[in-house]
Amino acid sequence: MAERSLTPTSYLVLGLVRTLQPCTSYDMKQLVNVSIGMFWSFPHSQLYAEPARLVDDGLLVEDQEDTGRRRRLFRMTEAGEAELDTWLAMPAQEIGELRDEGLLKLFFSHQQDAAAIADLARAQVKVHEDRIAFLTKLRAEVRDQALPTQLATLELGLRWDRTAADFWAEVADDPPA
Amino acid sequence: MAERSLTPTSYLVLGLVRTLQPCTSYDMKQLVNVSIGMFWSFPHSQLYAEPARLVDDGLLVEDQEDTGRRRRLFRMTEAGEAELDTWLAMPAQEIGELRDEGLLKLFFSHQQDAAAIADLARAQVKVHEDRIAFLTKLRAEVRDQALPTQLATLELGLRWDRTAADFWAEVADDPPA
DNA sequence: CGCGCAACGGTCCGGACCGGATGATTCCGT
DNA sequence: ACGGAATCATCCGGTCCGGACCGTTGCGCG
Repeated sequence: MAERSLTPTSYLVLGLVRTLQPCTSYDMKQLVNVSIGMFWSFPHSQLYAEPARLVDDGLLVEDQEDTGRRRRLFRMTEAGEAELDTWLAMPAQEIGELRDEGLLKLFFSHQQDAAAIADLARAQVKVHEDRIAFLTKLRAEVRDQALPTQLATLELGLRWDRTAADFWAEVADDPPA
Repeated sequence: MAERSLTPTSYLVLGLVRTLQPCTSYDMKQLVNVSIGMFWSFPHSQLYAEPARLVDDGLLVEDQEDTGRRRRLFRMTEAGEAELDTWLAMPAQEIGELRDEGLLKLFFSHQQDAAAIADLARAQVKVHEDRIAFLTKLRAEVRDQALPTQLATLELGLRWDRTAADFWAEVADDPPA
């Protein structure tokens, strides 16, 4: 119980296990891929490494099957439940990030001519509108299985794409400098 | 010239050097901290490690002063200019990410009661409104030194915070089940 | 003048992270 | 009963991370 400080990945895993338990890392990966992973990518290797650390911390327990596939099934401990609830009740401390390659390109697009900037902007409009279409379809598909708070995260994602698409459309119409 | 594939960090450094050259890693850090780093955090160690790799790749050159502080000054090569321009002209390939701790909390907030969700939402409103205030002030300060495309990235950041603040305000008023 | 402190410029390092490659087991359709 | 897809997992070299630490230079102030 080395008192390491937990990362967002730690809480992701705790949250996933509480939702899915008992579950394997593979199960977590599946859920992530069609939900929160749309907006914040967590590499699969972390979904194997992090639970092991959480077991060390006493926040999860692992049952390894001793026959056949020897799957590793994780469940919460009471300490894990408490840790997760504490985190949920605490205001977010890190400031959010907007990791968008288009944003980076725009930042360095002075010296490009207006036509090049407009091209970039039009490409970004397409990226975001494609995503809006995809997410809208996804939402329709999961509407009745997903929990309301999960749908809410999807909604925020959609609004981001809408905001970005609108912004880039303006840039395409009237490129800066 | 091992033909490694360049990452967003690589292009960040190329872009920074083109803007600031000749410049040190420290100079890059300063600019990042008050601009793109507001939305996409790049750890300082990368601003020291990555230029060295780019020198290996032939995309930058380094002049190390041989007196006094022995600063390491970087400049573009023609290959570096070409690489940067090629990237700028190419549509973004990775999908953007929205790394927001509040989003993660919301995703796992089923089982919490409505009051707890409303608390989270109110805290998030404050986070985003504080940032709006900060960025607005920053924009006013840099308005005449910054390049138009750089101001445009700031504008997109502001719109994201506006969108998020509005979203969380709605959640606070009407928490999802 | 010269003292001290802030800003400058950088290095180091252990651990975490990343993601592609790989491999083994089980399930399912035909 | 066989082959392919899905399930479940490990490995590994390279990269990333960020805090700790250190010497240098410039500048304000007594």
